[in-house]
Amino acid sequence: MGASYHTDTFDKIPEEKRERILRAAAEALGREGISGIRMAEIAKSAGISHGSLFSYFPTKDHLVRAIVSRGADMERERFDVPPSGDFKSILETVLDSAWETASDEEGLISLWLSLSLRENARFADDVLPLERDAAQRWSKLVDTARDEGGIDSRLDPRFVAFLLDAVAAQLMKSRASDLERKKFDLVLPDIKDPAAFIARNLAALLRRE
Amino acid sequence: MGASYHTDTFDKIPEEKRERILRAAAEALGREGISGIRMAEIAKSAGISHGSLFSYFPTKDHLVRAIVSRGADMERERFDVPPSGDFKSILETVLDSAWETASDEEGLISLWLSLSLRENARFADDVLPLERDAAQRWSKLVDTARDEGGIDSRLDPRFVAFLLDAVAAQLMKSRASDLERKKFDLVLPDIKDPAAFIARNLAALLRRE
Amino acid sequence: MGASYHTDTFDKIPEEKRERILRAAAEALGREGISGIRMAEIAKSAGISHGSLFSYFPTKDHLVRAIVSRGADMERERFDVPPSGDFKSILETVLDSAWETASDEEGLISLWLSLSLRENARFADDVLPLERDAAQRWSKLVDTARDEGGIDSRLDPRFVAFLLDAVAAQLMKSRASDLERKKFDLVLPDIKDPAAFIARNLAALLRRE
Amino acid sequence: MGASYHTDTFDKIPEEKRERILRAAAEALGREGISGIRMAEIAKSAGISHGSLFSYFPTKDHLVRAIVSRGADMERERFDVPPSGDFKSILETVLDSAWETASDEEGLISLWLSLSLRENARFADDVLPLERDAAQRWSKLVDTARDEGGIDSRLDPRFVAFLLDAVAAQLMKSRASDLERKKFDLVLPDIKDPAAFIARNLAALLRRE
DNA sequence: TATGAATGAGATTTCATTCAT
DNA sequence: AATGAATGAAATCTCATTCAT
Repeated sequence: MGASYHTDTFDKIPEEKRERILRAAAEALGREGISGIRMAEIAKSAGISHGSLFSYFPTKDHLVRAIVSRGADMERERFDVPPSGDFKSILETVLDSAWETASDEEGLISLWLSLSLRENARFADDVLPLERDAAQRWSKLVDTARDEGGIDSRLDPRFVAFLLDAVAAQLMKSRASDLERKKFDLVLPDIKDPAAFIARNLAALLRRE
Repeated sequence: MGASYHTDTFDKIPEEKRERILRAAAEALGREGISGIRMAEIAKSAGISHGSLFSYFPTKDHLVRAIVSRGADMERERFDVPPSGDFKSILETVLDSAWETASDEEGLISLWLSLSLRENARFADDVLPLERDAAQRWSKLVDTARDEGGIDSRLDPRFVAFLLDAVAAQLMKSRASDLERKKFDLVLPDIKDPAAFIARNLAALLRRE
Repeated sequence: MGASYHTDTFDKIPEEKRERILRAAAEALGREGISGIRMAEIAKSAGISHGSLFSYFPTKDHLVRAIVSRGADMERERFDVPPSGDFKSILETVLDSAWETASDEEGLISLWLSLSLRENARFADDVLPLERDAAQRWSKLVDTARDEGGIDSRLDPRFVAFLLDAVAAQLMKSRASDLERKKFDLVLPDIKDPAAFIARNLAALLRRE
Repeated sequence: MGASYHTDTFDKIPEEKRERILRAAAEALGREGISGIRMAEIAKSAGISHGSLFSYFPTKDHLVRAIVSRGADMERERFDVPPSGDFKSILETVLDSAWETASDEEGLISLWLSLSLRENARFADDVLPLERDAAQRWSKLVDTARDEGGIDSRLDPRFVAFLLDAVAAQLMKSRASDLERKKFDLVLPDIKDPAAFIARNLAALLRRE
């Protein structure tokens, strides 16, 4: 689904090599930023020649779109299996997963955050569908939890969805860079398992008394 | 307080011109990003020669730091007067102010967001003090509200501070770019005054029953 | 031996091209001086794009050092074979060789002279070893000639070495520029073979009676 | 005598200020070189404004010529009084004076050396008359000394003049930069008074037996 | 006349993209 | 298909010279 940003040549090389290139490119993009990274550096860290990279992706913009789309696809897969259980445990699972992913792939988070900048507006189309899915997921989660009593039914479901989204975003953002990690520690110092801490408190807050 | 990133020459030119340059630079930085912006473009949009721009700021890095520091100073001023009233009205004031500022200055928000990226780690020192202030402000607000009954005293104050910070960040972020505006509309469609809506619901949620 | 001032890429291009570039750079440096030469001009006279020149030498400073070092290496080779014969013929050979080299490569002489200027102190390390060798060569030559009767043994050998060095330097310098050529003609007008003339007179002067 | 390279304005300012500017300019030129020095830096070290410097000298080239001409004039004055006495003491006086001058004004020496470079050929006209005088002085000195027995009459006077010039040049050059000082110490280590040492040995060498 | 801010041509350097091998 | 050297447009930065005050 979605446009293809690579050449036929890229389709013909071994799966393993393809993966390696995409992974290296994503890491490099996360580390140096979209306009900060140089094609030569991506090629080098992927272990291929400068020329080959251009034979796989016609321009730098194509490569960026390919990485962004792939990130979106991976994210989509991650949420393919809807979580089950009561609201509190679902929240724990979701926030923990977000926290773990962000911790493992700070580069990807940094890249994903950079898509919200005005300067990168031209890549927005490649993530908007994903955001639509995410919004629907929050919405569905809230509806279900309201039915099952995990969320006080007097609360506006749109507000709750916004809250959950904001919390998840803040949690992930706090793994993106040194600055964000320091900021996080200013607000929540000495918390061993932040995702669980937030999930627990949030579930308690939202449950009707 | 804080290092100065401009030359003596810059101090000597008319206040009006100085403002114009800083404003143009901030706008351009917000629009094109730290590594995407070109000095020539800033000079042009400020109506000066690019030779002059370099006579004010020794390097592009100096200019970026000057803008970032200035943004931090402006932010600090904005919060210099502590809000008064009950928790709900304070929250309304704070979120509304955040919303208005972000709407007026989406470029600054975009720039401020970009400081959280790994690639811009070297500018972190210029905003960390500001973040420290912000964390303290949230903390103080929560403490006061707990004392006065605006916040249920059984809630962990660190969690509440985190929640307020996340909500404010999300609200501001939603003004930074087209993408974020669209995302926001997916979660909170047809809300006329989002800041007030969030403030109202949040205050109700956090108040003891 | 000595640091390398060029990139790997430069090692990989054809020998012939490498030589052409170094020669063009040396010629241009000699002609326009270290701070007067422009990289674009060197590239042009070497018949390459100036992008390529920077892919061979990271900065202008690197290129200058490469040329200076190379000049030193060439000089070292030139004196690798110790001259033989009696003092007078050795002196004739040495001064003639100096004269010929200087006449062929006035640019190199001009460059070499410029290394003695205060402004170019930072390149001194690249030629000092060569000067050390030269001093030792004079010293050895004097010692041998004293033993063999070519130099009056009552003369202070350090003084003789200084004299030989001064004469050789003056001879070479007189080929560096129009000014020096004119100065030389003022002192030694109508001498057909200056190197031989100086060598002959100097040998006669230094020989014991 | 010689063209004037400054404006009328420069003639009207106080003698003391004029001197200060010329001195500072000479020092700066010697330190950083003709194409390396910046007009702004000269103005600053002379304690005048950037604009004033240009109101005194129409272009940088004019300023350089003014300094070079002035250096030549000063040199001419220095030799206005012909030295008297026997050859050995004259030689001592001359070389000692050269050594002292060079030690006091290494900047001037460096500047004077730089005029021998091809890149500075356009300034040659301003020093050639001086060189002519110098050549004549050596010539006259040799003639007199031959008559009075200070120099062996069998020696070619042109060769002797060349020798004296080379020795004086080498002596002065050895004060121009760190590199030259190091080179000098390699050839003549541990000599307390080099000028006297050279003069004494040279006089002995040239005197008839 | 003195000042120093302003200018812009020109220098160094970077890097996406091309292309010969 | 793969390589990496070559290219040149464009960016950062410098500085002699001008000119308004």
